[in-house]
Amino acid sequence: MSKKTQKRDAEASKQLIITYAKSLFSEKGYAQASMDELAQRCGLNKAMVFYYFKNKKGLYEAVMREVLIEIQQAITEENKTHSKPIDELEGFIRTYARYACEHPYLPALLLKELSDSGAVFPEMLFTSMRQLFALFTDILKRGEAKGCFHDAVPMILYFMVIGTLNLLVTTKPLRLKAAALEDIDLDTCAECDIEEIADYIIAKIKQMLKEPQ
Amino acid sequence: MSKKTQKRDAEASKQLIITYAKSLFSEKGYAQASMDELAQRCGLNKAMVFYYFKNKKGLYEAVMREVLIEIQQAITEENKTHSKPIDELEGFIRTYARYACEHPYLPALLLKELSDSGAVFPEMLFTSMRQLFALFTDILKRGEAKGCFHDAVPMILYFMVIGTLNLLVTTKPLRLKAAALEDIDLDTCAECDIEEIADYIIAKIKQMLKEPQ
DNA sequence: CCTTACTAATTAACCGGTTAGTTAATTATA
DNA sequence: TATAATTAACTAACCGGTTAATTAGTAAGG
Repeated sequence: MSKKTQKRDAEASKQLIITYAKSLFSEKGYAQASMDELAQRCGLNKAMVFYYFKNKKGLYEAVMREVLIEIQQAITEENKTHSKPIDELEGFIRTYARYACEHPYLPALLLKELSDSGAVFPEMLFTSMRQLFALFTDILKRGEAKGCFHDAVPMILYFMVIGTLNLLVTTKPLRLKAAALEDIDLDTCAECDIEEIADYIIAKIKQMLKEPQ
Repeated sequence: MSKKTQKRDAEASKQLIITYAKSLFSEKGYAQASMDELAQRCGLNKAMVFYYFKNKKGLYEAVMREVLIEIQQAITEENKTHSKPIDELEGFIRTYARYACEHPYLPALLLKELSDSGAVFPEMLFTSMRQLFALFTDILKRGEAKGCFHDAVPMILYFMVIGTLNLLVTTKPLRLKAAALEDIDLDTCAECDIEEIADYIIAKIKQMLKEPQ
């Protein structure tokens, strides 16, 4: 009997719950995500959620772990393919941009968490974000030591990069709506794709790191 | 009988509710803000909230209106004191930074709303944000016309400014915590004051708008 | 190959607590 | 006294979480 025709598959059910929880939490946020609705979306009984994840917080933890490990691995792996700080910086930004665009629950979850100062589940998010920030800082510091970067304040630059990208991803529907209005002529980058955006941010961050005249 | 000794004052009660609602919504977010708790903080009966604002959404609308009108007026007024685009840009950023720092409920509410794509109360937030963005765009366009700015993409720059400032304000407690850890040596700008941060962002935005070599 | 016994996965029904919102009565003020 | 402000008590719905019972898969024993 192959696994596919099994009516009961713990691992599959567990993954199903995480998959739907990922989108539910990113749509509604922690508090507004209902376990009843989640079970309905999964086509499973609500008790299964608590059977596998103990409680709502436990599920949220599992979701965040998966999301953050994914992005962290993607960036760390990509980083190994470069040797010059300037290429590393470009790779960092581009990888984050692509990942955030392909997995839009990441920016949504991150912004919600950060606007709460990590009210729901701080420790792991905190550690993971801190490691990403440590890598970013390291790239800038090495660049400064080699003389190719100047006047870098890693914390502010880090937020410039991920803050901008997160907002551009989450506000896409809003920006499309704004572009459709015709009372004021505004360019909301509604049609820009993520590569163009990443290119612009990379160019501007590089320009910011040039020697000030 | 002076108004101060009155036991009943509709306007005062209404304003009291908005004041406490402002901090409650920014602390807990829309869903987790309880009307019972709000009434308790105000020292009023819960029914008063519904008497004056009809329902929770109505109260939230009133709160957002006040918050957004405040920041919009602050920036618009300040803007009138300048004539050169470069000073206007600097004024815009500095005014937003100061206001966000003095009224930290603004960044918290804004980030929550934007990460939801305006799920709770879109229209007014949308209009207000759009007007601020229109002013920002206008400053950049006039600067480009005069030849003092180059290669500006207003939407991305706008998010760079307000995204970075919002994150720096809301993550202050998180950054203090991170700075206290000693396993990795990281500068999280935990002790930076808002003026230093604004100075840095202004300098870097100006550098980004210089002619690319 | 079939039965039995055990375990893991799944379900329906339920629980206490909390929530937004209502209502009818009461109090203060003009 | 008329009206606006205020209150206590209430409701209906929903929430996270539990429980006891049931079902499906699995491995051993005859």
